Amino acid sequence: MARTDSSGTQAGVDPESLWSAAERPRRGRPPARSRAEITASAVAIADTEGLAAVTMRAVAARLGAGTMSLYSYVPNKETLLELMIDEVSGDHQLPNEPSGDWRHDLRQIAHEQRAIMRRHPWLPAALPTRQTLGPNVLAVLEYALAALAPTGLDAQARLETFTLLTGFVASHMSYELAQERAVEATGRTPGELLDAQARYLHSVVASGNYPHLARALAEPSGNQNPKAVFDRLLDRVINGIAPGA
Amino acid sequence: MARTDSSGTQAGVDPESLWSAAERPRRGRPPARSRAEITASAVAIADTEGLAAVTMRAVAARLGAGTMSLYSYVPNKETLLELMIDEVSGDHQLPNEPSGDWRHDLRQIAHEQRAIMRRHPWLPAALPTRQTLGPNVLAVLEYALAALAPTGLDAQARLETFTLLTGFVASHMSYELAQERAVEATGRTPGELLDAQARYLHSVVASGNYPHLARALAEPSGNQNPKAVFDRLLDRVINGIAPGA
DNA sequence: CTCACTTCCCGTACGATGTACGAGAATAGC
DNA sequence: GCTATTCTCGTACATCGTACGGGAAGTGAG
Repeated sequence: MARTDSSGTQAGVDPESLWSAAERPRRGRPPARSRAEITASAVAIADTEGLAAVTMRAVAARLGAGTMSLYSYVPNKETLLELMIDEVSGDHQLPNEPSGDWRHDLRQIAHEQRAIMRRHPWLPAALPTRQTLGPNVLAVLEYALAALAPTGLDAQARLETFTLLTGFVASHMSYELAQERAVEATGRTPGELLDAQARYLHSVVASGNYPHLARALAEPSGNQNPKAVFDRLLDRVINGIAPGA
Repeated sequence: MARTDSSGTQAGVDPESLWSAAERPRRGRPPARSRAEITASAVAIADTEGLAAVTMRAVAARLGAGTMSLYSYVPNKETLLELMIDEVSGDHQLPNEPSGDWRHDLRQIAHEQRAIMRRHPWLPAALPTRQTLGPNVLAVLEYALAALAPTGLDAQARLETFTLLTGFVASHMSYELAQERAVEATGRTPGELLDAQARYLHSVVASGNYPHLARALAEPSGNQNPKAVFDRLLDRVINGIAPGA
């Protein structure tokens, strides 16, 4: 790792050159592969083996290419990650026009996002540090802005609302997926979600501090299914958006 | 990097052994340093040079210790990151007892969290992939649960609410800080927040697709200060929590 | 068809990183 | 002092992202 952005945030590649089509030069040896092909390979690896398994070597090997060949299509790994994010954002299946019921539309967007994040469990982890503005991401944003038109909110507020919504989805899915991973990691007891965590918490609670936590753990909990929890929280987020409208 | 968790999520160290005091053995050479000292060193580096600069070598060097010495205090780097998270969670300055006005208390918690994340800008990036349950984190959770008692929500719902709130704060601060970093990275124009981003967006918008986005960018925008934006979104989140209460 | 030119391919190499290993140093109790 | 125990950290290795540049593979002009 020669250099990594010390702030761990920006791509370092300006958006224009990244997302504009980048006209193929008309002379010389034609490229054997495409940026899309490389992105797809990276996504496939992330889907099956996790984000940490996405190394330039692995992505190249999967295509039967030399590692360094990737760098004629992508300036660096960070950019590849942005491409991956935009790629899977293309999985959104949204109507051409919003329905007019903005709450319904927002719920639909959120559900699409949840579905995508379940299909690509690495997404919630990849998102928060990156500011991706590829065409597919923009398409979703465009749709959301259109859906929010009936709220009467101004443009600034609509943008904020969308950010709020996707922030919620990403952060909740991060949690939901971590929970599931913990379950299958400990192997046993898919029923009792917490397990080692719970044991520890109970031991902590036994110390006598944390009385409210104690009571929370003592309650039945009902062992909700993840979809129900998501829906309930989603409703709260949407509830808060425009109390008047 | 010998092995990294392929899912990029769990610590691999069970919580009990991590957070319990771990009685000093009574024989043998006494440790020259402490876990707290190492954590503090790591936090100091992250604060001044970014999360990426937190390497085992750097943390050790800052203490004048050999790199491998750290491993008698901390099983691996991932654990060190969890310790860092809990450490800065100790910065929370919360009253002993909630006020009884839960909206006020929640707002206060969120503002504390925002302040902490501005003091430690690496925090929002470090949080989402980690499930930290150290004593300081638990103390905040305990306080939040207490604050939420007047809502009448059940335990499950109160936990969810807290998760929702912190998820919002982390995700928004991630955005807010990224925006600021972008400003100072491009150096010039601290006034116009977007700059390169805006140029690109305008070029995209000029393509004719994205009409709603176009209108959003065309609007004055008012160039809000970050605190105001945060407060407005926070109010929406809190609004959605318990419409009845 | 030839050839010069353009472009892509990718082997090699380097600096960094997390951490396994184990020899040595330092201390506490007897 | 002796011994058991614990901490210290130099060395070493696998792995990562990627700079560099020689050679291969095409293209368009003549």
